[in-house]
Amino acid sequence: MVAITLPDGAVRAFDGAVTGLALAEDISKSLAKKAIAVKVDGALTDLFAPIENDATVEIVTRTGDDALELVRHDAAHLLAQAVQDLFPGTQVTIGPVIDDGFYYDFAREEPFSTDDFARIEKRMAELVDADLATHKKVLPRDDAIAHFDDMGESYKAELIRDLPDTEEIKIYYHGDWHDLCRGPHLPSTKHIGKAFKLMKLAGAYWRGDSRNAMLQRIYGTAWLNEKDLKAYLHRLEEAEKRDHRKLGRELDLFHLQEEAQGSVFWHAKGYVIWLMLEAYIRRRLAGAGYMEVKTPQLLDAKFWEQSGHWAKFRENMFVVPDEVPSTDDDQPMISADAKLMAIKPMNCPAHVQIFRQGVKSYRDLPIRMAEFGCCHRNEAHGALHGLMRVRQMTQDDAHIFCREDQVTDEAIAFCDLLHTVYRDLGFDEVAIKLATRPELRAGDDTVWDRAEAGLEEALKRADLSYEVTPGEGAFYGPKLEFHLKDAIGRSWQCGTLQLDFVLPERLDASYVDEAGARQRPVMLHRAILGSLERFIGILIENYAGKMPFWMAPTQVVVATITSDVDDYAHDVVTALRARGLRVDVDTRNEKINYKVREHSHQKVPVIAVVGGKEKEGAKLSLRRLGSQGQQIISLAEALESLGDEALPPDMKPAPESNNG
RNA sequence: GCUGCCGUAGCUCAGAGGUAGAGCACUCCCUUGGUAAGGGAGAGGUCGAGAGUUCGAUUCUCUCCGGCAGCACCA
Repeated sequence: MVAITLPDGAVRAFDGAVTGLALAEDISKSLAKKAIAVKVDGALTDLFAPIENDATVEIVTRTGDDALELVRHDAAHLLAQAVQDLFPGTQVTIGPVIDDGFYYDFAREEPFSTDDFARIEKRMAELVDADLATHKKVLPRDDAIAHFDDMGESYKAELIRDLPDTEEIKIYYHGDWHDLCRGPHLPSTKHIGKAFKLMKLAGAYWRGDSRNAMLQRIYGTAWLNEKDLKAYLHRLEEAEKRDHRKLGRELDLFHLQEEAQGSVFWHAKGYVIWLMLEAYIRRRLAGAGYMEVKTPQLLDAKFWEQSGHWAKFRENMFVVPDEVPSTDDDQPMISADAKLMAIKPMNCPAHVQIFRQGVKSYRDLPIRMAEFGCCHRNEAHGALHGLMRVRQMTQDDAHIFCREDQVTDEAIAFCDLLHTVYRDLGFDEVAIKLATRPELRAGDDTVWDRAEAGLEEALKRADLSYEVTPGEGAFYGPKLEFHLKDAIGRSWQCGTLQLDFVLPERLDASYVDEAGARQRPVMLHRAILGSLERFIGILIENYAGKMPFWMAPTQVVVATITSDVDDYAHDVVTALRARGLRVDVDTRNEKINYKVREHSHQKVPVIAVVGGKEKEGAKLSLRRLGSQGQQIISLAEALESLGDEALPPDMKPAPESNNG
């Protein structure tokens, strides 16, 4: 007897094992038609798999996230099948589901071209029409390896070899085509539907390791219906318009050029955003008990040897000889034994130098030392990406020197601070990762136990949800990573909190404890924004260029209707500027429609239109970005309300305040 | 750094083995107009750089540089 409990609590009994399909048929014919899989005690399972024991079972139909996951997974198989049909000799490797779709990695000598996509999609559609039934075979491990080796599928054979002994080797068939797969799958190819599209082509290393062969990855998207697919493609198009590189040019915020690859030319407007953001963070840090410092850009190489960066980070550092270059053409410009210096890639060693000046007492701790530190890293060329990944960056960096028993409190305070900052800046969705001890690490395990527990405790006490990424920590300690997403959904690490037990030792930082003995402080490396460059990139995309009033490069444009009111317009500008607002005036000989259009494109939050009527009554006609309506108010009122509105979130009066 | 694609005016893009075109932006003239494009004229390009093939290359080939997407690396 097998007793199946349905979601509504009803129980159905069967003589023996029953498949999901039989169960669905037992409930109703129409349900059986719609069924695509089952959830047995919460685990998604093939419709045709027998359920052997008593269980709670839910019939999965073509709605919801489970269905989408199945469709995408099957679409990945479908892609592989189509590719192998069309390009014999291509080896399959892996093809997982990802956000919004799937990909499949292939091994083939010839490169694919995006021109092949139409053919592949056509073949995929044919396979859907063919309605190939899915079935599953479980093979003994050695047979499976031999089978794939015989087929010339060496990657698959390698995967099986590396599967743990306990793992069942499952082969899924769609018609004759088959793939090693954990499953589950839809009952047949028909159920995939045709709301899929191949999106892009890229290289990807086998098993994510750059020492391995590079495979060809084809990305696709798949949805439950055509409408969802169209909506997704439309969403993507809209998101691309928010690209900070595009907006940076259109809104005259910044630019990049070859001669200073990866280093940003901030234009006046973009630099306003920078200055506002920096001032905001500076106030928040001061309020949280940080002191701000400034340290040298160039430091002797031997200093970096001592810190360990020379060994670990050398290839990312810019090294500069400390001598006058020779102007003699017969001599090398730089002598072979030139003393070397390096431009700092991080601020931490320099902060330790400040800490080391004088004798520190346990009473001095914690010391929270902040710097808007300008760092240079020679990044791999392929990594550079607009403001998100640059070679010159300014971190809102700080190092907290404290006793080990202060770590958790400091971590909690940091998480709270970060949380309120992100909220102020418009980010509610932050993906937090707790990166734990890597294989190669310094320090013994009891210290790591305490460190990881301290960070975890801080997250819990700050009421933040997070994901643990095992083995991703730095060699010197575990870390928290705070990730934000850009317009098209790419995730970028911004904030970070890293525990460090190594650097204080290497650079000989110490304090005197209660008993008069020398102790090593723990160092917390932390940044809220990460780098101003990256964070501003994310901000621009998040706001689609429509910056909040307090950060907007130009807050108000005073636009005249006729030249008769130019004098009044200038008076208005003077008054608004005196109130601290960033104001431009537009007295050009253009129609008001044209001016409104242009400044709206420039995403100026408020256009103050002045004509004869406004001049007459000392008024302004305010038009808000994104709305058609106008608000006619007196200049005095406008000064008051716009002035208040321009206050940064941390300076706004009580009700709106996020930081108490 | 790796794989693939791309590089024509400030921007978005056409074009073709015989030394270049559109729209927008820009400059000038006319227009003083009440909330997302008023009209006219003009200027603007070593076709990413170098080499090769060719009578002739911006177009074909190669190398380099840069950009884009992804991978790897990372704030």
